[in-house]
Amino acid sequence: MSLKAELDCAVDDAAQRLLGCVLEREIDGTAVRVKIVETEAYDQTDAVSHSYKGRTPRTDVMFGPSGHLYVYFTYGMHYCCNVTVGGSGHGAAVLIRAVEPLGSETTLASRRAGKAGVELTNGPAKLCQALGITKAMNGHDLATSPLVLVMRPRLSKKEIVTTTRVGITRAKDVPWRFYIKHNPYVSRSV
DNA sequence: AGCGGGATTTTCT
DNA sequence: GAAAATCCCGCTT
Repeated sequence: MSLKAELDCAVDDAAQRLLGCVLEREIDGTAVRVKIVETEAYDQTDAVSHSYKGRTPRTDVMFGPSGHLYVYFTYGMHYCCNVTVGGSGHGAAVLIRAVEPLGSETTLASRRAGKAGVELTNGPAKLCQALGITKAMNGHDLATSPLVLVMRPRLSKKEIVTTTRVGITRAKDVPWRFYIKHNPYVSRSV
């Protein structure tokens, strides 16, 4: 099954499917692999989503095909990355909030001055910095190099914690944040 | 361990 | 002109 087809579903379902999946990043000739451990869903019907107000130059990628990278810039200094889901014409994406390095920690640390261990990738802007993801990669097809998303068998409900999203002011009570239970790289456990 | 503020620019009103 | 899907540092307990 293609990456695109697997993510062509409801945004909260896609967010849970992405847990445990692997991102393969090629940086300066080195292959770096990380596992997704925390996600949040954002849909066009959702008051806090960037796509809520319709298709604009900024949110164009969210309305495109599933399985692409949506990168946004915020707080004047940080990038955060999302995987588009829900299919063409539907403005939805899943924010990658935390990942777990699968080796290659020295390569990740080289972009995270003074940081080590879980501090390398336990937050949405941190992992973008560690993986070298910037606005230049907005719209990138995640089936292709230098950043590839590899799907994995979906986790059982027992392995997933469901809770509310972080850092938002509206729709605070929507339970669209998901993370792998007991994983040390999760940005903030309940 | 927890709280508070500053950084800094894109985006939409 | 204000808010923003955040992070880091310094100060207090």
